[in-house]
Amino acid sequence: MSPAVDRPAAIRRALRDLVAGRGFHGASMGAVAKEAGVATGTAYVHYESKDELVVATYLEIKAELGDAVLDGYPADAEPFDRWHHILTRAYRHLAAEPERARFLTQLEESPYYEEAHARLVAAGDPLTSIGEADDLQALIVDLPWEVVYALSLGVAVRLIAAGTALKDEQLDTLVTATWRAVTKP
Amino acid sequence: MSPAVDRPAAIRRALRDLVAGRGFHGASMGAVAKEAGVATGTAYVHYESKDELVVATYLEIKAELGDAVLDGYPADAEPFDRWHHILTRAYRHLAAEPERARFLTQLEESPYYEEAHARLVAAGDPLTSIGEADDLQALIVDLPWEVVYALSLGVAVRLIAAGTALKDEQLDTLVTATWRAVTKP
DNA sequence: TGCGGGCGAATGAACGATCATTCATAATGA
DNA sequence: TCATTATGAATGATCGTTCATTCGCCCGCA
Repeated sequence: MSPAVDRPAAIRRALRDLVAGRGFHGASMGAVAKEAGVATGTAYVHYESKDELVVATYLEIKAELGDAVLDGYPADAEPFDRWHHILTRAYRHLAAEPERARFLTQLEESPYYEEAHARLVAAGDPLTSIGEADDLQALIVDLPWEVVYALSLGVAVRLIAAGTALKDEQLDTLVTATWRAVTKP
Repeated sequence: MSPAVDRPAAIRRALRDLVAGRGFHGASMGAVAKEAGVATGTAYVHYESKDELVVATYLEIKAELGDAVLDGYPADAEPFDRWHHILTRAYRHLAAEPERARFLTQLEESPYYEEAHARLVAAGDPLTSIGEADDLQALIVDLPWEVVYALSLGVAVRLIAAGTALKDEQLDTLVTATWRAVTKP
């Protein structure tokens, strides 16, 4: 039977929300435990260290994002339609709960990032492989993959983290803008 | 006459380099003083607090960036040529000393950012006003200014901070990609 | 049904390290 | 000489982490 409350999940969520709201500065293990409604030591029952907790929270957020994007993914559609699907789904998923985007941008600039990202790659990130389709790559400008990411999904994550709200129409404008940016003229 | 060594400048540079290399976590006032070759207390002779030092360092970096972009700015040229000038100059200036870009990305996600940015706006940022020319605005997509920034200069800063090196040809590809992104089809 | 033994989960005070900041004192240079 | 600048040990707060102790629950046995 599952327990009445999932404490590890409560602790991950507390970390996410505290980091999203006040950065890693404001997310001491004491504060995280308090936010989760448990004692300080309880976090260490479930996670070996703060590093482990941070990595687990990151992997959960990335997995949820991957699921949201893969759900209903039109694998056989035209490249632009697939691009549109990925960016729109990712944006809506993150915008629905901006704490996720804010946690990601905070983590990216923190000392935890290197290990966390290495573990994601080791576990296999679905979002990475989705962009590697040949017919899509053939249309993309001749720039390193990081640049293409920065011009598209990276922008979306950052805008949500910064609190910029876009209407459906503006989101569409943004998606087509990124498509113009990353495809050959 | 100016003293043999400009200690405030050495302290700002030490903060910049330490933050760029290890984030604010690794930039304690003790470590900053040591890096600058002075005693801990000396930093407090020139800056009232760590906050003040951070703000001063930010304003200096932004001022240098503004100077680099404004130098030789072709105010009467076509919008695309002006856009090209801004992005190319900004990229080259930051890439020549990536610590500047890394300091900026670190600061943006830190608790210091709000105050630092408010002070920049209060002082008047030249880079902001340069983008407000009417003939340029008329060509730009109907999206908030933050989105346009995120799609262009924001991407450049982030790529440099992440250590992505671009050849001249690739930089040109990036600049035209951002132009396609931000202008109406 | 009632009981007690066992065990993982939960607790929070305590620890050593490190942080930003202060200040009594010394050095500098005009 | 005297005002300014530099020093670095000391201070109190806060951090991540530990650990002796308690709690809550399920099991076999009577």
